[in-house]
This record gives sequence, C-alpha cells and structure tokens, in this order.
Amino acid sequence: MAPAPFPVAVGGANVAERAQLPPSLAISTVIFALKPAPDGRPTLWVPLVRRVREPYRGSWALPGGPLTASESLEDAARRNLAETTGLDPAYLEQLYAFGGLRRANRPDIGSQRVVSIVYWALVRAHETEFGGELGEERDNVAWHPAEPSHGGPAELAFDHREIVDYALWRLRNKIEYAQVAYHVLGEMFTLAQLREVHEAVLGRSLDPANFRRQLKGTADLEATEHYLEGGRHRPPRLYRYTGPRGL
Amino acid sequence: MAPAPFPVAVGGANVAERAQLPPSLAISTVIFALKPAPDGRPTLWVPLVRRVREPYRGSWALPGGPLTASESLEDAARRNLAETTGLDPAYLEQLYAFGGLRRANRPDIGSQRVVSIVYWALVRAHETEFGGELGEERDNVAWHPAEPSHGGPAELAFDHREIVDYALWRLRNKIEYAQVAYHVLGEMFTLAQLREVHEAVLGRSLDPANFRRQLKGTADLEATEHYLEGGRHRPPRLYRYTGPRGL
DNA sequence: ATCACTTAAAGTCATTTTGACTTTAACTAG
DNA sequence: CTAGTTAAAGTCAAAATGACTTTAAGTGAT
Repeated sequence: MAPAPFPVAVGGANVAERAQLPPSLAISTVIFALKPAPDGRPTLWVPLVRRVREPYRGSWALPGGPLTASESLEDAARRNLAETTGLDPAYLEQLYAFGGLRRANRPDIGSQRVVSIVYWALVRAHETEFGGELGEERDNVAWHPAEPSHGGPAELAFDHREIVDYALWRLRNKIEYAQVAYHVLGEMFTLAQLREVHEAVLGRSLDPANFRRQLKGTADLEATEHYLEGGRHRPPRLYRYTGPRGL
Repeated sequence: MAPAPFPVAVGGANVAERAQLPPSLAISTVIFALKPAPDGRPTLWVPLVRRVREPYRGSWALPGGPLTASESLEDAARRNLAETTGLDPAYLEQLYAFGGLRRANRPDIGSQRVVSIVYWALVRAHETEFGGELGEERDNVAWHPAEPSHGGPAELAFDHREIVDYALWRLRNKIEYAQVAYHVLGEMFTLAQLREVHEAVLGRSLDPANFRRQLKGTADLEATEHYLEGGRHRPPRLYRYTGPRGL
C-alpha cells in the first residue's frame, strides 16, 4: 500500500474505522531565508505550498509529506522538501513533534491521527530558488514573510501558523548560543553580513563595534586573509566559521 | 488490531513484509530525580525497566510504550510511564524524536521501523516511589544513576544510553535559562534547596551568596512569609516560583 | 542563661563584561 | 586630491560577576 498523502487521512476507511487506525507519521519543514521585507529591511521568509485538496484547499501550508520505511527522519524531511519546493538546505535540524488531538481533527475527515515531526533550517540567499522540476505545481509554491507583522499570511492550513511561530521563538532563543546563524551564510562572510543575520533574527539593530568585540571572544570564528572588495569603502575582512556543524 | 508492543516489531509479518510496514510510533520517557549517589553527593537518577523479551532481554531500558489513537503525545507519555513504573511527574516536556534507521534494526527482528518520541521530566523526591499496582513486575523497575561516572549502567537497551546522554546535555543547557529546576522542588523551597538542584544538574558547587544575588534579579521568584524551622541553625526563608509552567 | 556551633542573609571589593560612543584606517567616486 | 563611506580599533562609565567578609538568628550542650 502506498503511504497516505500528507496530511489527509487514509482514503477508503470510514470514520469509525479511521479512529482505530494507528497514528500516521508525516514530516514538515520550516525553512527560513533572509530576504528584504516589503519595507526594504531584511527579514525572515518561509516557503509555503498552496493546498490543492481538502481540507484547507487553497490555504498555504508548510512543505511536507509522509515518512517512508527506508529513510531516516532527516532524509525524509529533505526528500519531501525537494519534492514540494525543489529546495536543498545545507543544514536541517529537528524542531518538534506535533501530535495534539485537534490536529486535522475536522468533521469532514474524521479523527485520523497525524503526528508531524517538524524540521527547520536557515538557508542562504542563493539557496532560495525553487527547483526547476516542479512543472505546473510551480505556481503553488511561494516565499512569504514568516511573521504577519511583516506581511506574512495570518492564517495557514492546519496548525501551521503555530508551528511557524514556535520555530521563530526557538530561533530567537537559539541564536543566543549561536551556530545557527552561520548556516545562513556562505563559506566566508564579513562581520557586517553576520551582524545582518543576527539583526534580522532578533528584530533589532546591534552596535557594530560591540558586535565585533563579542565575536572575538568566541573561538569558533577565524579571520581569513581575504577581503571583500568592490564596495565604495574600506574593504572588510572575510571570516570563516570553525565550530561544530551538526547536532 | 491492538497496537504493537514497544519496541518489538509487529508479530506475524515476515521480514520482507515488515520492511514495507509504515513506521510505528512509540513514546519513551527520561525521568530525572535527585538522589544521593553511592558517594553521598546528590546526583541525577533515572528509572529504568528491565526487558523481559528479545531483543535486549535482561537489559535496562527507558520506560515507554506505544501511542494509541485517542491520546495526545504527552498523555501517551504519562500513561506509559504510569503503566511501567507507577510514576506520575508534575511536569513533562518533549525532548526529541528519534528515528534513525539503525534503531532496533537487528537481524532477529528485521527492519521494522520504530520512531520514538521521547519526553523528559525532573521530579521531586516524594514522587520517586514506584506505583503499588505493579505486582510481579515490581522487581523489573529500579532507579539508576543517570551517568556511568556516578555508578549508572554503561549500556542500555537499543540506543537508550545515547538518549539519556542527550537528555543530560539538554538539561545542563536548559537550566541556564532556568525554569526546569523549579519543577523538582515543591510549592515552597529554600534557596539552599534550589541551589542544591542547580549544583546536581551542573555538577559543580556554586557560591551561596552569589547564587542568592543572581536569583533576586530574576522576577520569577517570590519570597513568602514562611520559614523552614527545625534545623540547628537560623531558619531559612521559603520562596515560591511565580514563572510560567508549561511550554 | 550563656556559649559554641551552624547556616542564613547581607555587604564589600576587585575584576570582567556590557553598552554607548569616538577615533583612526582604508577604500571608491568624482 | 577631496568628499563620502564603512571597517576596525579604542575609550569610558555602568552593570554584572566571582571571591570573600560580616552580621543575624536559630540549635543543642554546658
């Protein structure tokens, strides 16, 4: 039997039977990218997929799909993300497993239980192009500001608005103990670029001089002998992240 | 059909069929309690259950079991914990979903896939009594030091040793932004008791005066008009936690 | 009742860290 | 050569931290 399409219940079974089915497992991803908001300032955006079936037909939802028997959780997250958006982030991390009973528990689909394991990532600007193999589905994938206050959709399918809000909260706490921010940048970056990431995530501006001083205390940053030229000003030195990469 | 017993594969299906089964979902719990280690100093202990079936028959494992269709993830964690140990922690939090392919992937059980969602908690001393309804299973439940360096078992069933280590790591990071520690104490507690919890979790001693000063900066602590009497010294004031309780 | 003993709670002080700001350096565009 | 721009380093007062001292308030023994 093919896996049930996410996040709709298994077809065929009636409501009473569905209530007895074991919970099905799905994987979703929240991908954050740094793009200029409508007001011009760089903010966090997420890719969303428009639903073409009930429930929530026409609403925007997080990219996701089922977990198959032969792949790890992270592999499943990557595969679903590639299939729905063509994206391929360098860094993925598990966010949370959502399995409350009210999820997808609507009259029209019965009480089939769906547990979603959600992964999240921060991607670089050049990784935000949707894959070219999507065909006609291309129109149903788009980047949106992560927060309604920056122009993002106030309502998403299922409980996906709450999931994005939770991911934002985690991101803002996690950046305090760093590391996450580096994955949004390339191999080498200037301190100003790194500061821009921190400012977008935290939602406030940081003093350049103090930011520089504090990062010097962190041993995970290494100065290279390269400089970024081309600006109409003194060229900034490029740095490299030397800390841990995965969990 | 009854849910599959945790964490053994569904009986009846042969190995080839098992590989095609959708992943099954199980819930486990890591319960930390503060007890004196063999050396007398208070350290972290966890309740473990001895396995009575293959695989890992005779090894110690985390309490856990299957997720049924009609309960939330946290409810399932509570129910499984009560059934296997009789424990009922006041506070439970989700730790992580483990679903790597090597989990339980042994020749004798085929490649049935088990995804475990792990919850964790810190409990008070008076909550460490195992329930009285366990009967003959009582001998197969026991508290063990969480760390091998304090006398705990170096090897556990499945990947449970890694899970406990990860929970310890999360605990030591999380206590920095507090809150977790309060759940190990009662409604009211002295600053010395709170300091003992922090010391056990962090594994080092803290200066009483500085600890007091730093907590006064935290608004989540409220001094009561009660004092703990009975010691052969000046009675300490009792405090109350006023911060958030759940997620 | 007095005294030695113990821990609570507050205070002291030098050092470190932080936040706001200033100065100097090094490039580009005209 | 000059004005404009940002990089990078430096200054300084305020706040936080770590090690330590002093005083308070109970207990049990004499």
